[in-house]
Amino acid sequence: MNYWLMKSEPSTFSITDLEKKPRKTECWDGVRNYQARNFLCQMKKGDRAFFYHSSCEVPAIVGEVEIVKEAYPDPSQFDRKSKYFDANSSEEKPRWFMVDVKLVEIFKEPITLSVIRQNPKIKDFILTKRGSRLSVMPVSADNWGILKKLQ
DNA sequence: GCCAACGTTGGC
DNA sequence: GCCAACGTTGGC
Repeated sequence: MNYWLMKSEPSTFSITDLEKKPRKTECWDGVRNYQARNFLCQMKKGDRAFFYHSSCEVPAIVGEVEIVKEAYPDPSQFDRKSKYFDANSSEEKPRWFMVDVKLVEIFKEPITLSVIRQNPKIKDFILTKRGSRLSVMPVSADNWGILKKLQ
């Protein structure tokens, strides 16, 4: 099993929004960065991911989700009215993909970015790399275990 | 709201 | 293929 971290702005889509969805499941659309897309496409059913709230008062890992459907074309890229529309993509050769995620749990205590930064055991974490803005990233099994214990 | 850092675009 | 200009991300 592989581990991941996925960022979302809570004002756009928060973990409580996910909790309110039928079967607590929703598609993770809108990824428009090639590196993040490549990670999305590597995800396997059953993989776990941290749900991270970005661009908010307290940036933090707020819970855990499970990948329940592997990468398939993100329909918003074909929708002229969507802000995620991409004129350079086509149904024959889609450029952007998404997965479905299901809520596993909302953490009682979010793991804040500042706590993550201060933990010397966390090594080689893309999230805390200077200047990193990736919205989908892998998490090593070591880092996953350390972070889970902080929750 | 500011701004550093990054990714993308497009002229040459 | 280089690189300046621009747009976006995201912490603070």
